[in-house]
Amino acid sequence: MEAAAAFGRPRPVVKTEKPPVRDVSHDDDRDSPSKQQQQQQHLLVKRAGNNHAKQEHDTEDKTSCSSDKKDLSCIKLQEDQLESARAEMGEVREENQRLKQSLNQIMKDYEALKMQFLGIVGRDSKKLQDDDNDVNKEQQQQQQHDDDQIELVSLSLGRFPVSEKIKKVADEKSSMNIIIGGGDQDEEAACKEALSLGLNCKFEREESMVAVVKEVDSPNSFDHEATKEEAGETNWPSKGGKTMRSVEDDVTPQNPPKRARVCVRARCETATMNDGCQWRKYGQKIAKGNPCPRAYYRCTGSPTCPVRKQVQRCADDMSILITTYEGNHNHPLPASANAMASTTSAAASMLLSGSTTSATTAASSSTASNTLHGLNFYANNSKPNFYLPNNSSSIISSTSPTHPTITLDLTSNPSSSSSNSSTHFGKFTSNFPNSRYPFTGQLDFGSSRNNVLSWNNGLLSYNRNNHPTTTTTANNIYQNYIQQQQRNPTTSLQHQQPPLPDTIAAATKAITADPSFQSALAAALTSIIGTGGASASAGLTKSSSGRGEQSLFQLMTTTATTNKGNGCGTSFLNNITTTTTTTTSNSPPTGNMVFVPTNSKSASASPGDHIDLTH
DNA sequence: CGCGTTTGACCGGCGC
DNA sequence: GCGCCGGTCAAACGCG
Ligand SMILES: [Zn+2]
Repeated sequence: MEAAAAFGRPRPVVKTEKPPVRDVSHDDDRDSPSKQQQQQQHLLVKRAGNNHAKQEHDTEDKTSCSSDKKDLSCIKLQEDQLESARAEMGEVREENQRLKQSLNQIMKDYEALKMQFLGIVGRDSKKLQDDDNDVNKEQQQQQQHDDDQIELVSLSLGRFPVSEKIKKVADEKSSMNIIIGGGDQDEEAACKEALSLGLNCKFEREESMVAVVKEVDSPNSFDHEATKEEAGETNWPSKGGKTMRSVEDDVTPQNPPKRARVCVRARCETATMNDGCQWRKYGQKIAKGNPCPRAYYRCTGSPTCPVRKQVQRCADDMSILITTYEGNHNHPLPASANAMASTTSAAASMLLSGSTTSATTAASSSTASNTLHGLNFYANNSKPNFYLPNNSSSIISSTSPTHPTITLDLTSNPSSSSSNSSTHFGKFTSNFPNSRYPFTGQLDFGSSRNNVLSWNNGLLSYNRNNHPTTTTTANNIYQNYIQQQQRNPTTSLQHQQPPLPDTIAAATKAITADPSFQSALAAALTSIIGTGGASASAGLTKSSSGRGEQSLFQLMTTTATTNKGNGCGTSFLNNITTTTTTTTSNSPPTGNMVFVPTNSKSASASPGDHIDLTH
């Protein structure tokens, strides 16, 4: 089944990107035309009114209005009509104006998105770091000139426009990883590297684009699921469809690394973390070295959805549920699912970014931007960054030698926080199995050990092993966190005020200074990850389904994309206030990282159930 | 009857 | 080449 579907997949890329947006605009256009028509009609009426004295008069004469009195009354009547018509016209005009404005707004948004995308692509390929503005300008121009090309890529998704898009773009193809070249060198060197790498990236991106584009393709209409599904996804690189993947292989035969994985460790009493997705169990195995069976799940959101996850209890600590996600969804997700999905993809991006990082090393430099698989984060000085200290040496043994894996460790182990062994709270670990690049980094949110996690001027530093200044997307988390707090209901970007670096920095400091921040952050992540509504619910709005999750990453993405260069900072700034406050209020205490089973369904069959859970 | 889980078989990768 | 192992498939089964 899948195989067949997969085969059908490799088709030419169709320009789908822009259409959606255009459709939108078209619709607006249509609307406006209609308005205009109305106006015209009104005008006609008006004219008629003007002429009434003559023509209508005549007609009236012909009919029955022979008397002057009647004539006068008729005239008055008509005048009234005229006035009303005018008034109507005025209204229509206003409406028209409004429509125009909205259209403009849409177009702006669209442009912004475009720019973002271009920025991503452009950076990957051209690596223009010198001047973002220039880049943006270029992008703009490019956009306008070769809409076609761009259109392919940049589009706006319906409800989760930016995020979805980005997610898709960032998408799988862990192949990116390849990039990790040297560590941090001179920026120039980095740039050069970036160039080659960038090409690589672009290539891959294009690949994924094929799939992505289509999905994205029908942005506003999720009803087009069928289409998407068809477009499906470049199936699983790894095993499932060995034979299937024709195109991909062709394009990037080298593409050695398998899909990036995101491993989430969390204390979860329930069988499975409820991430909002629908999963179907397709296998279970007893992994070597772990008494607990490992369950394999597949996303059923779409028949062709490549996303899979493995759920396994930690051998050491049964209370810890290790969920490993692989792939990205090729279908619209419920908000709750989005959270996890975007988290996953973002984390994956992060992982990948680790490689990209080297090229992007400039991050340390002011306006550099991190381009992760499509996630484009602008790192301004003003913007908070996550940095991991060099000493983040604790490596999570590469349990997954075959896949690049990033581990998000949300297990809270208050008592053992100082121990360097098993469980750190909110540890973020990326693991690059490839012997070549033993990329292993950790972001430790949990332990308050300052030596491990250092906040510098509101910047959390994340460094790859042996590579001092590389910045990864760890900041995503941070941003997400922040933006989650924000919880901007409409994905539209209304925050476009220019950011005030100082303010931001200050705010950042304030936030970071807050001891609760770390726990809050972890909590936020936790909430994102699972628990659907229940735990996360605190102050969050809920979706109809009752799961009120919202993806931090998505949010972040959205705003980030929206506000070009500084946008991030802006949105960030906007949220800061709320952030700190919300932080404490919304987030459960560090210790209580318990995942509440919100969805009975998900509880269905995870290994844990049988083992230590009786729910 | 449809859907999801269970479970043994099967397959490919990898190390010896 | 062989065996181990992770991962997947798919028939059988159970449930609503
Ligand atoms: Zn899915």
